[in-house]
Amino acid sequence: MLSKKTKYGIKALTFLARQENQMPVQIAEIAKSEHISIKFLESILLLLRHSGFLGAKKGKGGGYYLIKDPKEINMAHVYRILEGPIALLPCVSHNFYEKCDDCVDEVSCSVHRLMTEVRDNTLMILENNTLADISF
Amino acid sequence: MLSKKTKYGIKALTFLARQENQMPVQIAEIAKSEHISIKFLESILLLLRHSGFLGAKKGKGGGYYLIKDPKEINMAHVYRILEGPIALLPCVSHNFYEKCDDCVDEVSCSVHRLMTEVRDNTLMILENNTLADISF
DNA sequence: CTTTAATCTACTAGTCCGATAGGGAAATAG
DNA sequence: CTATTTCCCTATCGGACTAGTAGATTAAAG
Repeated sequence: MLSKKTKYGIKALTFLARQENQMPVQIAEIAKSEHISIKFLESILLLLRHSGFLGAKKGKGGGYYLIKDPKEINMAHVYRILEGPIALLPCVSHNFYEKCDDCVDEVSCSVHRLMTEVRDNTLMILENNTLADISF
Repeated sequence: MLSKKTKYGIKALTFLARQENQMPVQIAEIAKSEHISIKFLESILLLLRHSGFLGAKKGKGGGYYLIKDPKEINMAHVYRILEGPIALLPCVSHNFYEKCDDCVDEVSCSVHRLMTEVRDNTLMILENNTLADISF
């Protein structure tokens, strides 16, 4: 299951992608429009800024804005930042790999093989969708 | 991420599917072979029995055994019993549907659309794989 | 009637999620 | 220079869930 952090993060990104001009948007405006707790959203936007998706401007007229072109942001990247591994098992993950305690041999593990198939498909979908694709 | 419950449950099912005869297998034997805590596995097998996948026999020579033909058990069904919803969001789930608090309109929700695509693909994979398919 | 093995209930330590609180720092307006 | 605005950052918290443990009970076999 997707955490609310991820869900809210993606919604905020699409909200910013739909802005017609590149003017900064305040946290409060996004929060109100998307029905998200301001403080919670704040921490999410901060993370997205630290990850290089967003820029921020302080003071009056300040707020957050997209740094990159929505067409250049693929959702697999966003997903990994917000949610973590795309794979359903650590032993299947590329970016967050961890060996199973209970598995002697991954190749012969039935769960591993099945979850690899799921992962490959999910990854393909997320990589083939950019922020621009899902925003409109 | 898949819970250990689901992972262990699937491993136990494949272990039983690989048995040559239909003799009951003790919890301890499965636990040892798959490196799972006996007591934890116990609760999982009980759930699988209550869900109609397994039968159990008490006393000497007792244990768990598959009730249905592994070819008749599709992994989507198993997944839903052990893990719950296949969808990554409640608002995308067929069997565990819940409305989002923050979403006014699901059709226009970008996250909803993306996660529906992921769900459809994952579901297809799980439904097309039977226990027999993944056991050998 | 003793042994074996599943059944069932209850409990617990630890972790994570979603959210909140509150002061600090920087930018801007006047 | 001062006040206001807005982001920045840390700390905290209740509740839910996960993984696992303990122990007493019930059923079957020999």
